[in-house]
Amino acid sequence: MGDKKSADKIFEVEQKLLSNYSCEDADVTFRLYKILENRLANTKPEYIAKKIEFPLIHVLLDMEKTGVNINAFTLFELSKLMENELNSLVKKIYLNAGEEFNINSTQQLQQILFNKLKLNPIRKTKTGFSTDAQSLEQLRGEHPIIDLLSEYREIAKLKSTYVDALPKLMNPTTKRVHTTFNQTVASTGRLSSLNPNLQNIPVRGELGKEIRKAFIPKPNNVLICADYNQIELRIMASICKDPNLMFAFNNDIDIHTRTAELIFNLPSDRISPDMRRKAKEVNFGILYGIGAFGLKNRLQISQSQAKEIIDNYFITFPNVKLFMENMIVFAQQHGYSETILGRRRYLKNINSQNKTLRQFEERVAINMPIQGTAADMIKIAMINIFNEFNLRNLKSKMILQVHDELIFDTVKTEIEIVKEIVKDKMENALLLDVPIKASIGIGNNWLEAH
DNA sequence: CACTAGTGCAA
DNA sequence: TATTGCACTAGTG
Repeated sequence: MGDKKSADKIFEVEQKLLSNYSCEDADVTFRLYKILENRLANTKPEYIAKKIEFPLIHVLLDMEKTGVNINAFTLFELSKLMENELNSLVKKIYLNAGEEFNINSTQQLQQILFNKLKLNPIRKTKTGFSTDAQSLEQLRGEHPIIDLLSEYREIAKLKSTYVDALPKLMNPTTKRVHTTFNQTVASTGRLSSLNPNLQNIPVRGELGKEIRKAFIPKPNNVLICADYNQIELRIMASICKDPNLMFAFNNDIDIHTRTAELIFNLPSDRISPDMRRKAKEVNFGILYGIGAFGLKNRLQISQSQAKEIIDNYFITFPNVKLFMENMIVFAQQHGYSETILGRRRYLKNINSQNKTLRQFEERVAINMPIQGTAADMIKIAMINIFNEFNLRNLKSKMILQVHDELIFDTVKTEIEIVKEIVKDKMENALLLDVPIKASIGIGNNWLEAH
């Protein structure tokens, strides 16, 4: 268990009781296994279990035991800078509000913004008016307090969640941070990470970058970071075999620029950065089953313009449209959605009369084969990399997985061989109908390596 | 202390 | 009304 409290509490139970409970737990599990193993025999889920999930346990154990080195000193210095900045912002915010209040309280903040300062609410939440970053962005220029709040939020978030929290989670013995990877919570087959979550370390913004810099290798080592390029779009291309998508990946063309060319019907030299950005949002949105309403909000355009973009997308990539429809029909008929390897996610509301529930699971039915196949693929790569490292007696260590990215604490003499093994195992974990590409970075901290 | 709500970080 | 997660603070019971 990753939860220290629940792990400790169990020893408060009387020993005889605990013993009986533990034996019963093992006994019932084993009896269930005897029944279920026959039902699982020669199925794809059995393959997932035996060839992926069970071998992966050893890999994850090794990663958790190894842990990650962080520079607590730089985080401590950063914390002091942030503290000063926050103090100064708090004073200015109180001055602009005309009173002192708890800035971290959304209730009190709503009172200040929408009652006292008479700003126009952007949108509602269950309990009142939203004060989130998007709403504040809309209110920019309406009052000087808005920019101060946005800056306060950013710094307060990063300070409490990362800068102050991470050093406290260093193991006193190893002086490293040991996350727990949860293998069984994400319904798509992804891993999750907790105590601390090392899969959501900031990377954007100046402060975010400073935090990434605090993740460092062992003394005299380097960090190597390997990430899949456009893995989910490649998987979708391979599943639906759309000619335009396949062509782009087979010829190593920038997919977002190519998408912009096709949906805006312009040559590549007339694609502006803003058009590429829009196409990128469309590409990601498609993977999640976005609609015109969602795209309108993301791109800050009219809904009719959003609809036109989406319509153009499906004219350009007709097999993507078919793929989406096919995934929904499969889920309706089988009651689950599955990855290329047959990892299942059951969808009990796929035929529901409730439109909201049904449409949600229709999007899930589209996303699961993509996100889940990417998860299967990187897990296979991890197992193969782990085995190859052991075979060659390498001292370098795989230390983190962030969904499409692997990080290695690497002995300098092993840099070339690690690069070679990692790239090969990642790119060849699953053979698809489009090439799979992984790019490798190296550095003295996570920011540099990424 | 357990729980929800709002918010925001990552892929 | 775009997917998957985890964690922080405030506030309630």
